[in-house]
Amino acid sequence: MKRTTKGEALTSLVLETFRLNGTFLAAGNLLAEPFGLTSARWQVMGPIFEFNEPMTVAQIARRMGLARQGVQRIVNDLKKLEMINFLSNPDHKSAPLITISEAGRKTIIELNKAQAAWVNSLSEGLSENQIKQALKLMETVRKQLE
Amino acid sequence: MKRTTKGEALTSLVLETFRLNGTFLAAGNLLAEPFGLTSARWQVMGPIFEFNEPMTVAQIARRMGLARQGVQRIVNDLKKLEMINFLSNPDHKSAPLITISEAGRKTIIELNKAQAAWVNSLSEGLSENQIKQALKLMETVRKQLE
DNA sequence: AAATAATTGACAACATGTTGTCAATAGTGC
DNA sequence: GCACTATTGACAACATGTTGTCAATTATTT
Repeated sequence: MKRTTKGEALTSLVLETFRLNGTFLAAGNLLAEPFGLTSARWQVMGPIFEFNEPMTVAQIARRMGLARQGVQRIVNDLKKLEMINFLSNPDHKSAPLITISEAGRKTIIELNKAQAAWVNSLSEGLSENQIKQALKLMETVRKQLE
Repeated sequence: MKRTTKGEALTSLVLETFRLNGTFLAAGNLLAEPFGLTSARWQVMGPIFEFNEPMTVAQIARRMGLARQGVQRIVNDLKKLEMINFLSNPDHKSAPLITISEAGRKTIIELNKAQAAWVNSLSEGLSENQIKQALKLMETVRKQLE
């Protein structure tokens, strides 16, 4: 079985996705480092910050499309860093509800500002349409695989 | 600092890259599993297979944009699996030259066939131009960050 | 209500990457 | 040739993800 022209192009896109993932992770770590965070911790704090209802670890993991166990470890780290609070869950004795702490909220707001400056500058030479088209293609491909 | 419209779109693309990376890794593991390989091992075998000259671990790592040490571990695994051979390096006593083994060559050829079938099918609903435009944007963004 | 199934957090093992450090080796400049 | 520098592989520690397993808890079925 030989690759079609489209197959060749999509193969390049797969490899480029791996590289870009690494590059974005590194950039995220640089952005988050002054706040004592990492890309992974930042990403876990995202849903906790944005979704106003308190949520369990399992809910966060489902929302992020990651395994429950990996998110649990990050959440435990964030608890130690006092970025989040555990509330007792009336619906589930052993599954605490998680909310962002005041310190966590402030941190995320500051990080969002730094990320906005970063991403605005990064987007300067690009056209909005190009970005949106690329995003759309990536989403289409991903959904096809899920 | 607020995000521009382009900044918003590019932020979505960053998050989508993380998701797509996970999806592609999972797909690669599925493809490679029948051959006793993983996405990572497959990716390391790529340069060894394609680049005809024997190369050292450090060379492979540079070519892949990864840390020397991570590649070293995978290479050691591949040696145990007899997918690659170590040749003594006349230019560097303790840095063996690596070549693909016969078994490794056969495995990669079979994997390439399986990947071609996979990627051809995945690309069916997409336009060549769309894929190439997306790829181009991703490369532009990555190079800006390096 | 009792049995069964599903969810959840905790823990372990592992895969894949990172950085830091070290000794061996190779290359460079004087 | 000798001192300094850079590269390389090996090893350790760690970050981030995975899967598997377990007991506790919750939901469902009968």
